[in-house]
Amino acid sequence: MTYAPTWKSPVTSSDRVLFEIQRAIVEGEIAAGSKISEPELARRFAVSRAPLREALARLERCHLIERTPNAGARVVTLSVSGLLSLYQLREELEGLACRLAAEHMPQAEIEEMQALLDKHLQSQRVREGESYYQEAGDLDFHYRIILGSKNPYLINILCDELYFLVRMYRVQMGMNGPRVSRAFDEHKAILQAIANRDGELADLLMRRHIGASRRNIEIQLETTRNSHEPN
Amino acid sequence: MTYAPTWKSPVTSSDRVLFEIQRAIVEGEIAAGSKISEPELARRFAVSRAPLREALARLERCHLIERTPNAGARVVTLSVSGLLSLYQLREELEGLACRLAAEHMPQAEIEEMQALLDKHLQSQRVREGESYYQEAGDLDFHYRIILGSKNPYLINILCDELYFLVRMYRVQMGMNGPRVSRAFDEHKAILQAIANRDGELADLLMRRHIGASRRNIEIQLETTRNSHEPN
DNA sequence: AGGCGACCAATTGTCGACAATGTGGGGCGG
DNA sequence: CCGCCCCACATTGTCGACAATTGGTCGCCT
Repeated sequence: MTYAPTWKSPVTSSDRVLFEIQRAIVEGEIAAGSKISEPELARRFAVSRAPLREALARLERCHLIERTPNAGARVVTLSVSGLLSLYQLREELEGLACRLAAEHMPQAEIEEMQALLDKHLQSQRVREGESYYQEAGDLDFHYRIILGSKNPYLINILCDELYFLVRMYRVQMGMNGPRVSRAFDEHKAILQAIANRDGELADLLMRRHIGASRRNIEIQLETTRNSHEPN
Repeated sequence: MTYAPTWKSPVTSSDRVLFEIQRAIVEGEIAAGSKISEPELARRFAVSRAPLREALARLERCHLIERTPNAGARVVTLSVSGLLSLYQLREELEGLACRLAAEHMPQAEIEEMQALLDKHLQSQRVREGESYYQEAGDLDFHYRIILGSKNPYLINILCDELYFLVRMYRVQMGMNGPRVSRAFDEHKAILQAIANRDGELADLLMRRHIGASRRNIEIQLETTRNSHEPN
């Protein structure tokens, strides 16, 4: 069985369009909840509707759009209940990923991640509060642990199907200050547990880590929703 | 957010083709590991390649085929490691589903399921050893609990993406005798725990249930693989 | 005036043909 | 004789046009 290695290089024009739209939706360039027009997007990306529809099918797969037959597609709308459901799953799945990573992750990869964390910590210290790079670093951290689980289905679900939705919540809600520094410590602790091959502990810490992240976004989402002009 | 209710009625010809191929693959009519020929299948189901390709995209989504760009698609091959990865996930996800169902499932649905279980038990007593209906009944049981979780992402993953792969393993490996009667008792116990709103217990019981099922298939798979003619 | 039904424009689903890419076989050279 | 390269074939990816379905709008009837 192949690892479904989450290929990133666009080999076909459908891939290229997919990546462009993914980015556009995640960053809010295409507004959440808005209707998707196939002819318009086809013109915008200078492709026929055939590869575009292939891309839309894959966008549906990662829950960025919702299609109803004969009626078209809409970009998902972010909601508190959706966030809750998503993070419930993440707690469970990434917890499992930690347990498996503690079992299967090669020593070399673990050490590489430790070096990576140190690098993130340094670049974080340099420009305080710059949240975007933290964002990328955080997701990279989770990404690697998931890959370390060596479970192809788990990898596929988390890295291909839920990854972009998580990014969408985080980018559009915006990561704010005090949580960022804590996150580093939590990452460090999780990785240490994995290095010690203590899957149970890594699992527990990861669940708490994700739970804390959820509460953070939840607050953000409720406040921006109450003040009816987000941002 | 919509519940992604796993619509079953083929509204478009792409749907129809999808269901046909799903059934054919699950039941082994299209051999595991064999190459998929788009022109051939298009002729066989009397449709153009456009809806066929849409169907193939969705088949990839439920892990029944694996596509590589510019090279075509192959039906998945069943393997012990694949089974293990799949059931690792199921234990975790359906465990979660039990906890959530214990919390969210309406009393009416629980009672309906209890009645359903009794009915299965009766029809099971009538024709002993008839495993096919048990198959359907078992999957229906799991199906309903998952729906009871009310978590749309969880529902989507288990009912839309992993469901058919699980069926494929079970159908092609064949469910055998002694396990069947135990499964009923386990179902009964799980449902009772949910009725008592004891999510923790339901979680634990479901994990054991799935674990037992996995070992059962695992043995089956290894024996049929060693005797090089898998009947 | 309000609700209901039929038209109409726009969008999605489907088709057949063309272009690009991968694959296997035959020929050539070592 | 074996291995490599090139070419022709088959398959996949893409395109533009046609058919089917939806949602909205206008007119009509009660």
